[in-house]
Amino acid sequence: MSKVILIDGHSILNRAYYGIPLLSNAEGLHTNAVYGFLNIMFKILDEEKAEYLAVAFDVHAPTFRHEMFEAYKGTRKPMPEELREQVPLIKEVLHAMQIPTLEHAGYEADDILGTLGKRYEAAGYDVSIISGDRDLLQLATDKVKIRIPKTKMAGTEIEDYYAADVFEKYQVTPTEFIDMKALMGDTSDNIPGVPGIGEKTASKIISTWHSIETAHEHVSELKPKKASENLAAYYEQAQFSKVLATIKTDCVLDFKLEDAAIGQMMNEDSYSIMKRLELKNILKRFDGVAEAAAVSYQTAEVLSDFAEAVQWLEGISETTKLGVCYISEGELEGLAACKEDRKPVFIPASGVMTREVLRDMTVSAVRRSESCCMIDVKPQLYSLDLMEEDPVFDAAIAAYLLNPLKDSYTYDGIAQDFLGMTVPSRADWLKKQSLAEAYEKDAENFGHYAAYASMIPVMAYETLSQRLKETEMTKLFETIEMPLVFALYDMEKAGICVEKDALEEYGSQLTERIAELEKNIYELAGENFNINSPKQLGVILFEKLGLPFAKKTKTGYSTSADILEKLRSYDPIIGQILEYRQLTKLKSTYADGLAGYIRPDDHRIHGKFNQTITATGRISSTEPNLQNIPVRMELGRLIRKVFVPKEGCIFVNADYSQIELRVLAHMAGDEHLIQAYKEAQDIHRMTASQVFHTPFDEVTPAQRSNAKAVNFGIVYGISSFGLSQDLSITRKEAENYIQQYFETYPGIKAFLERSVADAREKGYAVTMFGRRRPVPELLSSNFMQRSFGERIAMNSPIQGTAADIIKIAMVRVDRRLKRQQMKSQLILQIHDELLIEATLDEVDEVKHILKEEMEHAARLAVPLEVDMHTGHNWYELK
DNA sequence: TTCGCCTGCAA
DNA sequence: TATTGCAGGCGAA
Repeated sequence: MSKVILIDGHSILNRAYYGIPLLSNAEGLHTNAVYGFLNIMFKILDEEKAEYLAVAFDVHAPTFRHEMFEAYKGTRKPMPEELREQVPLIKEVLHAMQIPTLEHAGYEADDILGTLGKRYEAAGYDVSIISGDRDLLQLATDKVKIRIPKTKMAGTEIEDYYAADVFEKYQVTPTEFIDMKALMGDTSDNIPGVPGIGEKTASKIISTWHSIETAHEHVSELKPKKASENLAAYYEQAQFSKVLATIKTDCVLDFKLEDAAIGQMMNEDSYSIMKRLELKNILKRFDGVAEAAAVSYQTAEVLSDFAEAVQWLEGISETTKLGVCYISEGELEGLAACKEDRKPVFIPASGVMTREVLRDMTVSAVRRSESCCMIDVKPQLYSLDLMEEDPVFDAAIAAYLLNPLKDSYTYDGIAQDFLGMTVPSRADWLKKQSLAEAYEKDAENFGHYAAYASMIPVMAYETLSQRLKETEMTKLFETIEMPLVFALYDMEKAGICVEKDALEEYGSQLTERIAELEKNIYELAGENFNINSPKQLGVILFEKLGLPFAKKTKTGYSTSADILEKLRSYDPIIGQILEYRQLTKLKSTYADGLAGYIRPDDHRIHGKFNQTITATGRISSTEPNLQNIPVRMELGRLIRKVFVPKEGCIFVNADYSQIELRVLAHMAGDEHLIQAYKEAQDIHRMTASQVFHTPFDEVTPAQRSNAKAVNFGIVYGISSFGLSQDLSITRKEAENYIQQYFETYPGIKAFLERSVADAREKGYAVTMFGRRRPVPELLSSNFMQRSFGERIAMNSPIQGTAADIIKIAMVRVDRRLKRQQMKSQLILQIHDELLIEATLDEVDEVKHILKEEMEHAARLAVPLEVDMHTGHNWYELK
């Protein structure tokens, strides 16, 4: 027996939306409902061997029901924006999967489902109708099954109803179910029904009399009395409700079943869309189907012959646009490259073509070319000695500027976003093999990878340049971001020297004290447990010891430091736990963590500085993170003693004084704040004085500290709740502070409001140097999301402009150190601070350069001040 | 093994 | 329910 599956599109999408937490892809498109819909659909397809599948949707046009009854569906809440945007997405996905979507002006999806269900049942098919809506139960027969999925993240359970099941559950037949509804009414569709009759009474009445008409004939016999009276009074309304509730099964539909025949759902088109939506679990279903379906993928021609390789490279002239991916991984080294002809080649370094020769030839080829587009230039500089002035274009950085919210900028993503091409990723080609392994054992896939890794950059170059131009970010790209690549490379290559023995000593001291604390804690708790497990710790503190708990997290009790701090006086164990936490953090993350990154050959840590991570334009630091080395607590700060300059050198650091607040004063053009900066050394004291109407010299430490908190809050996109949390005051008091602040600095208030309005209008926030950050959250219908968007819109221009400024300074500092052929090296950037390892003879010049370049990186309405220090280790720089 | 969550470090 | 990050440990899948 052939089977037909019919899906109630909006109903299932709705179920999925509310059953699954909001997900979104890198573009900020929400995808949870699409994901949930597909999961339900696949579950059903896996269960039922169906031949035909179609999905019905409602249209945004009045139906005959609206014409009958103006208020029909009048009480229905509007669809949230996050769901609405997914309606076209699911249709797009279904279309790609060659599944027909049915919609018809004047009919609801229910009517389409009812009509088709009846039609195909009559033609001898088994029919399954999938909906989240119980109204559809009236369509159940022996052959037509109504399936109602219950969506959960863990999995989907489905309730099935044939006619008999409806009867079992409601004691009425499917047809009688309509009459039941006519009595009960339906608030979601605004079907009035009869007042005072709910599900129970309706079920009883209809199971006895089988229809509202018969029930009405016996209205005086009805029980309870209220139902009897109301049915008499509202019979007309009940009849009317019955018509509204009846699903049409005789719609005129021009639809051929052949069009719903299930074909190759997992095809290239659907793969492409799901990849764009980042539906990872669903992508698993493709299993190489897409690859198999593909006719032919490009592959790189391997030029092992020296003469051939040279000939190819010599073909590069000042009119050549190149795409390059220089590979140097493990044993393998070679050049994957492509000209505009899209005939990629791979030139391995082997035999006569030594690494040195290949590198030199590659560099000179790049220099000869008109442009050389690469993805992620920085790591390739270890092999290719390219310089700032060479015609190099980093596509990853361009793509980052155009959308800084993505979590990676690999060639496949760039192909997708800027060329509209879906191409297999590195992992798709190589699976888990290293490049060297693949080159040896899987030449075919290696060839594909080399082809796309070099071809995509050259293909994307024009588009990316054009888009930068359109978005007015060309200057930002060319004068800040591209030069910065080289400054960051210099920093990574230089690294920072760490005294391994001192670090180990520090670690073992921690270990001793940790052991003591551990012993104490177990004694106080009366048992051994894992102190590092918030779950176990919560049980001990709040159940066994019965301490009052303030807050719960999603998964249990909160045991965070600020909660524990408030419990300190309840039990001596709390103090011990807090100290234990602090020490184990220092031990694992810093003592042990850092030790693992010290390179034995030069005793230095060469961390990475990432240029395409943050949403605001800041740089991030990884492997290890050198931007969060402890400084606030003395014990933690001691770690800084193990970071030392090399022989003959000294550390010089320079940090901007309150750069973000100064940027704010400038961008807002607030005369009072600008004036405050021109007059006072101590801006927080000055703010306190002005906000609290207190003479400058009489500001109390508490007032100053509150003013400081407000200053911080303003930069972060203030909310009264946030400030109240930070200062442990009531929201009312926090509101008061903010109001006072805005009265003192009206220009700031106006600026922040303007920032939000601009971002809402344009869809993105902008820095002084034109860097953009999309803020899709501003359009959300969810209050929390929207408020978050507002804070982003206030903070991003400030944080981002500060990031722009220090990037400019870094580029200029690094450039001067190089041009003046100095031996001193820029080695760290910590957001508002630069650290240089200076040779003793260059200290004065280094200080001069740092001060000059940092203070003059941008011209603001307030001075950019820099504090400078020198030291024999990082600890001393204070 | 992978991934989400909690926690805590920095600007 | 304050902005931006990174990482370690736990514990479920």
